[in-house]
Amino acid sequence: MENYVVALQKCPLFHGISEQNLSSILRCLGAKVSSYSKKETILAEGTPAKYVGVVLSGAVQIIQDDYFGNRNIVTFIGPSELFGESFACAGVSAIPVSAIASEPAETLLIDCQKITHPCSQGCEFHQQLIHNLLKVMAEKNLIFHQKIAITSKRTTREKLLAYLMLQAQKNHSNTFEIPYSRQELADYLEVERSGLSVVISKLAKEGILETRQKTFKLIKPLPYPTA
Amino acid sequence: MENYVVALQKCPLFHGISEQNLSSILRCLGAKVSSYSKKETILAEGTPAKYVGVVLSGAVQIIQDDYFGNRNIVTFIGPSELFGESFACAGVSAIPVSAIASEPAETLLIDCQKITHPCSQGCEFHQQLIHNLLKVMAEKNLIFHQKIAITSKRTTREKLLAYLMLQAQKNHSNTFEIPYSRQELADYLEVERSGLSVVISKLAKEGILETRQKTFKLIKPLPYPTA
DNA sequence: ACATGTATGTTGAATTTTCAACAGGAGAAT
DNA sequence: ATTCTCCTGTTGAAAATTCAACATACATGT
Repeated sequence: MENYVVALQKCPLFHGISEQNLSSILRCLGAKVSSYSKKETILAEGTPAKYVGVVLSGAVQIIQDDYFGNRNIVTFIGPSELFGESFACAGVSAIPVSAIASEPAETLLIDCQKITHPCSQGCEFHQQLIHNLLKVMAEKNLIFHQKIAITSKRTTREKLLAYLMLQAQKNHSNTFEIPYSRQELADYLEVERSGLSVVISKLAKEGILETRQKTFKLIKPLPYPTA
Repeated sequence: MENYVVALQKCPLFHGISEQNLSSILRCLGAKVSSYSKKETILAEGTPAKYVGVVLSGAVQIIQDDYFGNRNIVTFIGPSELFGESFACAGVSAIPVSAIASEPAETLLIDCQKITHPCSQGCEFHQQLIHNLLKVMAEKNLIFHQKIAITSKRTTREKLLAYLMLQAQKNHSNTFEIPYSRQELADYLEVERSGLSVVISKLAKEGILETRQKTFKLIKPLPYPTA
């Protein structure tokens, strides 16, 4: 178990819980450590959503087979990251995806009810766990919402500007760094990399922005003060 | 307060809580009923995210001003619906949006901490409230995730097929009804209505689907080349 | 039956995006 | 310095989308 402490402490579900309390909490939660070889199924499609999973080592893929039987990778989950929590908390009776080990992996599986229902001993950490779980889901929600707000714009230009304006607001500055390379930015905006490059060049020519690598500067053509 | 019972009972946050318990719970939560005239601000941008709101009557808009000062409507919130819960649960120090009454409205504002932290009297309903809150956010999460999975496809055809295949899976049938008109479907898929019509006609000609109004039937041909 | 309004399908032109291919630059390794 | 690789910008052609406008179908109410 000692090997997992590092991964668990980085896991947002256990944030604020000290190392010495960890093992008693895990016992209280009935958490199970399991090992999987590559391609092995961790949670199978069609089964009830019961478990919240934490990747301890290796990596997990969430996959979904479509109507014609084509297998699609929905997400990669790395060490310390959670999976399955939305299905478990929403209480879906049959999960529409499978979780498989994309490489040899170890996971912690926790019955979600054990988190959301306080234990008989009135364990004081449930409070913290519930708070953490709420926070994780709320943050994901905000991230998703933001992404949808941006990618629902119809043109590359609009998507890019919506994204950049948001970054400028967050940084309280018209000069800021983004965490993406061009290819990653294109992926995030759901457009073609080369098309994105064209648009960036065009905006630069129009004097609307300046950029070098991951640094962007928005030049305001409107008389509004910098936020 | 009696006037609000209907709206509150439809609110997912209070699901499973009987009418006779409602008022004591609201007292325990320190819930405040407020009335707003049209355009009045309910929650102001830049303020700490503290409150979960429930619309009792009227309607609320979530608006966000972009970098250039343009006001964008993010969402409409109708009676019995929640707002602000993601910001409150994520604990953001300054909300990036404002909530305003788009028409005369009444809302219930609850300090989110009061929900997530059990009251001193060990009120038995906190359990239920927390469960409900988790469920609301988890369901939103799944809805967002699904929408992103669909709209991240690059062509209208791929988006439409991704959406329809998912509906077929959900209904365990290749014939099913969708909840959207053509215009609404186009909005959901984030494409042009007329373009969507063209694609639907084309798919019908190719013998891949049949449709009449909101009823669709997927005919299983060779799997179409994906991505 | 008729008029009306709304929803949907169709069309063609303009715009935008994708796609493939290539060119230049920065950095790393040798 | 040289080579190599990765990243980014550019280009032109093909494909897809948007946009405006119109045609048709369907439902509703009179």
